[in-house]
Amino acid sequence: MPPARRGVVRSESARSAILAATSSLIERIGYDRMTIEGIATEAGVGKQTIYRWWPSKSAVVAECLLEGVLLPETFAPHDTGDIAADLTEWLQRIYTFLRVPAHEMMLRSLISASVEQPEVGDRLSQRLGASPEVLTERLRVALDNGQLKPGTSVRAVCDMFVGTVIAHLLMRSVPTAREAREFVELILEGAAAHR
Amino acid sequence: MPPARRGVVRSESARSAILAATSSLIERIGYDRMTIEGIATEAGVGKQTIYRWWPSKSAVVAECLLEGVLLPETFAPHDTGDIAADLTEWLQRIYTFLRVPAHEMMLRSLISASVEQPEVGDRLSQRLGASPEVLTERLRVALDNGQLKPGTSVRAVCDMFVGTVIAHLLMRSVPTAREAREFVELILEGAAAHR
Amino acid sequence: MPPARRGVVRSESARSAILAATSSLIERIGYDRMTIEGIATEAGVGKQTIYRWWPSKSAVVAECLLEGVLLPETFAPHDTGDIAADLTEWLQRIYTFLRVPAHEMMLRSLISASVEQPEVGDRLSQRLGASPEVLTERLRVALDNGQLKPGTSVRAVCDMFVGTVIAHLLMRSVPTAREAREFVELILEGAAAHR
Amino acid sequence: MPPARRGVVRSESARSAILAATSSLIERIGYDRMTIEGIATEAGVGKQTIYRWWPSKSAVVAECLLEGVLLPETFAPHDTGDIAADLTEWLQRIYTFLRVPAHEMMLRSLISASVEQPEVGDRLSQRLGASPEVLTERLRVALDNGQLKPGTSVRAVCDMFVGTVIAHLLMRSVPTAREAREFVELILEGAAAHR
DNA sequence: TGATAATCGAGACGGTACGTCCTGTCTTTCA
DNA sequence: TGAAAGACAGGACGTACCGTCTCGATTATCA
Repeated sequence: MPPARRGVVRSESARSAILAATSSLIERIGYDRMTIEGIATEAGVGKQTIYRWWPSKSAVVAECLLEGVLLPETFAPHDTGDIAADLTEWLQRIYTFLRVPAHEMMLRSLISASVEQPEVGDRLSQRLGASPEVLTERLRVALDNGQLKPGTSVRAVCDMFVGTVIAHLLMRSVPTAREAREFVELILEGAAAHR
Repeated sequence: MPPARRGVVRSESARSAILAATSSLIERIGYDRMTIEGIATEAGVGKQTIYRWWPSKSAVVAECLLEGVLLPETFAPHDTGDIAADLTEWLQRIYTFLRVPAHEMMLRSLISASVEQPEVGDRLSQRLGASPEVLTERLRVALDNGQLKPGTSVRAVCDMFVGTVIAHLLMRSVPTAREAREFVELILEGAAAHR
Repeated sequence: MPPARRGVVRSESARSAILAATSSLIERIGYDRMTIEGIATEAGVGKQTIYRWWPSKSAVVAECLLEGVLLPETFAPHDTGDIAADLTEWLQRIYTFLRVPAHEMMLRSLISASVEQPEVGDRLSQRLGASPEVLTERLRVALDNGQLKPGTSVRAVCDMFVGTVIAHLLMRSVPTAREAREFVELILEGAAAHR
Repeated sequence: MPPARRGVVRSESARSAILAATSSLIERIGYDRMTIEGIATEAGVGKQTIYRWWPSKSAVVAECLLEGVLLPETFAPHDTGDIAADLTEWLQRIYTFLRVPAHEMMLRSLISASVEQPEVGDRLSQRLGASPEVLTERLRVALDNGQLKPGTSVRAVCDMFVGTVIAHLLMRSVPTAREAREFVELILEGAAAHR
C-alpha cells in the first residue's frame, strides 16, 4: 500500500479555471503578451498554484491543447473513399478556420509556444488532424485501397501538410481554396498509384 | 528637393555593432533570452540608439537576416541539370547545417521572431534558398527542360519545402539524408513530367 | 587694433528666448521638472546653445533672476519715516504675493535652485528686497534716525527676515497679515532704541 | 474588525536596510545625486520594494528623519534657567555641527527634499529642536518665569530661528559663535520682559 | 479528536528588462 | 564661425513580470 498522502488534494476547480483563463487570454492577447500573473488574476488563483503544477507558461498551454480547452475542434480528414477529395476538403476546412483573424493569431501563438516546448507542437499537429492517429490512418487506408503508391512514406506526407500550414501562418498568407486543392494534387500525384 | 536635413547623420559604426551583437547573442543564447539591453551592452551602444532605428527586437533580427550578418550562407540549390539530385543535395545541405545544435537553435529563434514579424519569415525562407529568386528559378529551369509537368505551381513546391523544414525544426526531428531524398522524390514525382 | 573677432557674435535673440523660456517653464512646471531640453525646445534653440553659455540649469535661473525676467517686481521696503510700518507693509506685500499658488511654487523652485547654486540664493534675497543694497539701506536710515538701537547688526536682521520667509515657504504656511505685523514688532523691539 | 489581511507582512529588514542605505548615500553624495536605484542596490533590495512603500525619494528621506536614522542627534536647547544662555549655546551647537562639510551638505540636502515634501521640512525643524515639542516648551518656561514679555508669539520666535539657520545654509555662510550670540540677543531683547 | 500535512488565495520579496526621458558631448549643415 | 538640429553613450526613471517565499485559512488523513 502506498504511503497514502495526507492533506488537501489538488483543487480541480483551480485547475480548470487556470486552463480556461489561459485559453481566454491567448485568444484575446496572444501567447507572447500573456503572463503567468495575468493567468492567475484572470483565474482568481494564487500565482503559486500555477507554479506548483506547471513548470512554465508553455506547459500550461500544452495542457490546454490536450484538454481541448484551446482549439476544441479537431480537423480530422473524412473518409468518403476519395483520398484527394478528402484531403482537399480537410485542408480547406483548416484554411477557412484560419481566415478568422482571432484563429490565425491563436495558431501563431501556438507556434511560439512550440518553439519553447516541442510537446505543444505535437499536440498542435494532433489537433490539426495531422497526427499519427488521424491523418496517418486515413493515408494508410488509401495505401491499402491502392490509391497511393506502395512504399510512400506516410510520415513524410504528414510533415509536408503540417509544415505548409505552418509556413503559411508565419508568412501571413492563407491560401485560397483553389490553392489548397492544387497543393493536395501536387502531393498526391507524387504518391498516387500510377494506374 | 527635400528640405535637406541638418545635423549629424546616422552612425554606421553603431548600426553595424548592433547587428553584430544581435547576431552573436542569438547564436549564444537564442532569440527569446536575448534582450535589447543585452544587445546595447554587447554593442557598446546606448539603448536609445536601438530604439531610435528599430521598433522591436524582431525588427533588428530581420535586418540582420537582410544584411547576411545572421545566417550568412545562402542555401541555393545547384544546377547540374538533374533537378531531383540538385534538390536532394540542397535539402541535405540544410539538414546537415541543422544538425549543429547552435544552428538548430538559431533557426528555431528565427521562427520565434517570425511569429512577431512576418518579414523575418520572408527573409528566412529567402536565406534557405526557397525564395522566388533562387529555388523558383531552379524550378523554372526544370519546367522549361521538361523535367517538371507543365502547370506545376512553383510557389506551392517552395512552400512545401520551407514548411517541411520548419515543421521538423518545431518537432525537433531533423531528418536523415535518406529521408531527405525520399522527401524530394515524393514531391517531384507529383510534379514530374510523366515520360 | 584689437584682434577684431570674426564670425557671428553671440545671438542676443537666442539668449533672451532662453531666459524667457526658462521663466515660463519654471512658472508652469517648477524648477525640478524643468529640463535643459525643455528650455531649448521652448526657446526654439539648440541644446548646445544653452550649454555653450551656461554651465547648468541653475545658472540659467540665476541669470533670469538677475535680468528680472523671473520675479520682475522688487520687494523693496518703502521709507515713510516709520521703520516698523515700512517693514510690516513690505513683509505683507511679500506674503500677499506668495498667496498666489503659482508664485509660491516659483519661489519654492528658486529655493531648489539655491541649493545647487548659492548665487541664486543671493539674487533671490536681492529681489525680495532683503539685500545689502535695499533693506540694509532702509535699516541704516532707521539707525541714523535713532529708531534702532546703536550696534544692531543689520546683517542679522536681514538674515532673519529672509530666513523666515524661506522657512514658511518650506513648511507651506504663509503667515497672515497680522502674523507678519507681530513678527516685525518682535524683531524691531529687540533692535529698537529704548527711549 | 478589519478584514484581517492574509499573506506575508512587510519585511522589517528590507525597510530598515532601505532607510540605512538612504542615510548613508545622502551623507556621501547628497540628496540630488542620490537615486532610487542607488538606494535599492546599496540596500540589497529590489527597486519595487521601495516603490511599494514610498511614493518618492523625498518620502523615504522623510521617514529617515522620523526614525532618527538620518540626523540622529536632536538639538534641543537645555534649561539652565537662563534663557539667553541656553538658546545661544543651542544655536552654537547647531552651527558647530554645520561646520563639518558632510553635515552642511546633508542639511542642504534636506532643504532640497523639503521643497518636494513639506513633511521633510517639519521633521527637519523638529530635529533642529525648533519644534513645538522642544523649543516651544523651553520658551514657555521662560515666559512663565517672566524672562519673556507676556504675549510673545512662541511660534514666531521658532520660525525665526529655523529660518535663519536655513538662510545661512542656502547662502553658505555659517555664522561664528559670536554672531550666534548676537543673534539670540537681538531676538530676545525684543521678547524680553523689560524689567 | 487532535495533530499533521498538503493546498489554496494572497501578495511581498530580490531581480531583470522594459521603453522613455534627459544629460552633456559631438558632428553636420546652414546662414 | 555661431547656431539649429539632432545622433550618440550613458544612466535613471517608474512599471511589469519573473520565480521564490511566507502567511493564515482550509481540508483531509493518521494516530
